[in-house]
Amino acid sequence: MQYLNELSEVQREAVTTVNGPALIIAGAGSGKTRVLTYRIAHLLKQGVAPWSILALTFTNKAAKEMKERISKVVGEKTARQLWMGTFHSIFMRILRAESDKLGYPNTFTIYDTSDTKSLINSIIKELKLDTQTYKVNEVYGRISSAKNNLITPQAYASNTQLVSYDRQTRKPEIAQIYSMYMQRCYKAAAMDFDDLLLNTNILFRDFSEVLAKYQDKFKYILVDEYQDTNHSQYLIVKRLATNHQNVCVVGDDAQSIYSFRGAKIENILNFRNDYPNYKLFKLEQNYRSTQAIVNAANSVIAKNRRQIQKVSFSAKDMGEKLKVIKAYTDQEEGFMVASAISEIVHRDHALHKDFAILYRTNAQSRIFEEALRKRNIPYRVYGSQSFYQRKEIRDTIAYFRLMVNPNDDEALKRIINFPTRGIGDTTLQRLASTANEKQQSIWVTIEQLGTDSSGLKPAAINKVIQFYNLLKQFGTIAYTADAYEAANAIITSTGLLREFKGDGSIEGITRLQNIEGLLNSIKEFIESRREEGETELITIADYLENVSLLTDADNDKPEDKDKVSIMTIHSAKGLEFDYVFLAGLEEELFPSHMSTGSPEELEEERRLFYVAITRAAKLATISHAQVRYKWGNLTTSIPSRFIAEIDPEWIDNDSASINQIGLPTLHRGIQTNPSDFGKVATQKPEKGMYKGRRLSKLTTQDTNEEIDDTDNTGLRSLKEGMRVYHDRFGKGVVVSIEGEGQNAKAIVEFESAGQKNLLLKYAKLRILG
DNA sequence: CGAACCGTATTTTTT
DNA sequence: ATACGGTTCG
Repeated sequence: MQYLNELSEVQREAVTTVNGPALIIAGAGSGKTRVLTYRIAHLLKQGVAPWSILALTFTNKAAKEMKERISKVVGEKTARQLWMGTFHSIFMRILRAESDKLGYPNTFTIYDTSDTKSLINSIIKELKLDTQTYKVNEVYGRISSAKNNLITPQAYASNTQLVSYDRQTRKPEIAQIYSMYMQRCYKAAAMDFDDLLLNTNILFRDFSEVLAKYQDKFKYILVDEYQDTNHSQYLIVKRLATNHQNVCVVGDDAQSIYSFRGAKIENILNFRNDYPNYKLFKLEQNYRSTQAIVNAANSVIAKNRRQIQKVSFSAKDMGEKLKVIKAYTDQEEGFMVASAISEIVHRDHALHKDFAILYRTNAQSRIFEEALRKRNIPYRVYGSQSFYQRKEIRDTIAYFRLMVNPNDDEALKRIINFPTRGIGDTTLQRLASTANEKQQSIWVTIEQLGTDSSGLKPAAINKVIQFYNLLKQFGTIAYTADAYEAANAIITSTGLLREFKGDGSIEGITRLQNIEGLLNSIKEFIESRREEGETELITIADYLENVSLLTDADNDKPEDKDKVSIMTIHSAKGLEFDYVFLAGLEEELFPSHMSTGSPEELEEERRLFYVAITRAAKLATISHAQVRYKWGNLTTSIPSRFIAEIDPEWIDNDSASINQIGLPTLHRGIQTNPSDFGKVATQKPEKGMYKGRRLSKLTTQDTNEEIDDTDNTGLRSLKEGMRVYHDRFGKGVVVSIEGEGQNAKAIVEFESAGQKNLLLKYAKLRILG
């Protein structure tokens, strides 16, 4: 029991008090993961069977990390047998085992968000509804939140509140869309993310013997990030815990940041009502961050009304105060952050992996990528545009999906004409509408083309049959060959490989590399299963099961070991870094303009800010820009209210001048009226100016004549005193030119920006008159 | 049917 | 800025 000595008193109690319901309120950096892992290790040491422990997390990453840490205490073999994973992956596993009860095959497909949206979209069109009124994202949101509250289509249609809301917002057909969407998913043997939880609830509700089996099986249940559970998840846990009542939930109301997808902070606040004989443990000491950081974070979160009272404190040194970087433009923000990273690496001998750049929206990532690349700082972006979202990967996986589940209509629609085989939209529409009429999948409809032509001409039928036969020939290989072999066969003989290769362009090469990456990941998957002791054939179906719930954050490569992490604050939850840069602290951006409507939304933004600050162990640096590109236009921003909410005592005054915060004026000597500036700077450039991706094509304003730019610097024709236009900074005058060829720099003074010494080597600009 | 062109919406966060 | 959907033309 040596590990118990590594714990504080309250941590140790939380670890060893294993029987009965327990609520662990765990402030940021309070050793929550440590408590959870040791609690599980402790159970195992006491002889509890690993397969009777259910541990639920929100991300695969958290599950993986915990598993690794437990392995170190109890050995890998035991740790492997734990039921530990995300809500979605665990209950997918259970649903696959019990799928027949719900009328699904165990090979059911998981529709990800884009499958879901595309299906909803086609239903909206089919119903001939106005796509302006019925926006996919909104409809999806309504459906998703209905599911997360366990409201079935029938219940939706008879729920007066929902129906009248839809009527008020002039979208009375949402109930109908929801109902059709469910039918289509069922017919395609597909479940979306929400279905995995909803159907688990239905399974447990309608099949008491199944529920009893799992209630009995899971003697100990642990839930991480309990403040972020939605109603559906809450109910699953409640149902499973009924018998043994050994349910331990860990969370921090101050870090609840997922209400937009149905998370209910009430779940953690009401735990006491569900389990009256619960024990409460408060982990209040922050072992991660310096006092300055903890105090700064506390001073902000104190502005929230709704919260469980607790004292979060640090026993570490005071540490460095928070720094605030004021940048002129978003680009400059990137530059300054990159410089600061270099400086700290030098000053503290820090490693790149000790740094993170966090922001509110994914769109902000590019600026930092560019800035870090220019400085040769290694980085890794964790983003929504994940590997698995790339077109070539999705296309390939669509083939896999169809092998395993031919009824997967979304996969079929995706590839029936990719690579192009002469099956156009008309043909597909006819097939789809026949399929819908007969309440069956497109695949089955194709099989019946002999008896029902669906109004297709013989030529079209011929092409469709060819496609059918092509896939049919892989039908067996999906089950007789291992995943890697099958994947290889599919990629080559469907012509996918040839298609991706394209003309050997840069894009073609990247696509091929991505496909190669996919194949490698399949190989790795097989190997890791083998290591786990799997002796059976590992098929493409097994791989798909695993891949459908993976995100970008889940495939860490060894070469990513020492890189700066760039990600949204949401994906940074649960992580820690010595040095955190928190970017884009501007009104409308953070807090997001979508979230300033109600106090509740604003409080969630504030919690998000709290999460961001508390990721830092040694130093938190906040940055904001005065001018930023948004939707391709320059916009001016004022610093975020959150900066002003930090107790000034914890901000480094040398780095900030917060006296101007909140004022709608631009800083640092800009004399022009911000709205004028925006106008000048965002004038639409002449057509043709942007042709091509490179920023080197220059034209004169009057004649639109191209300027010789063979050295690619865009500078050859520039002369001192020449007036130039640059869409980012407006009009300016070339002050001087330094260097030649590739190394040339033009120093341009801009009239409207009042900013000198801007380096224009990479700028888009044109010459005025 | 498919490539090329044009106009418009998009950007809050994720399993 | 760009990605996507819709339209047009070959």
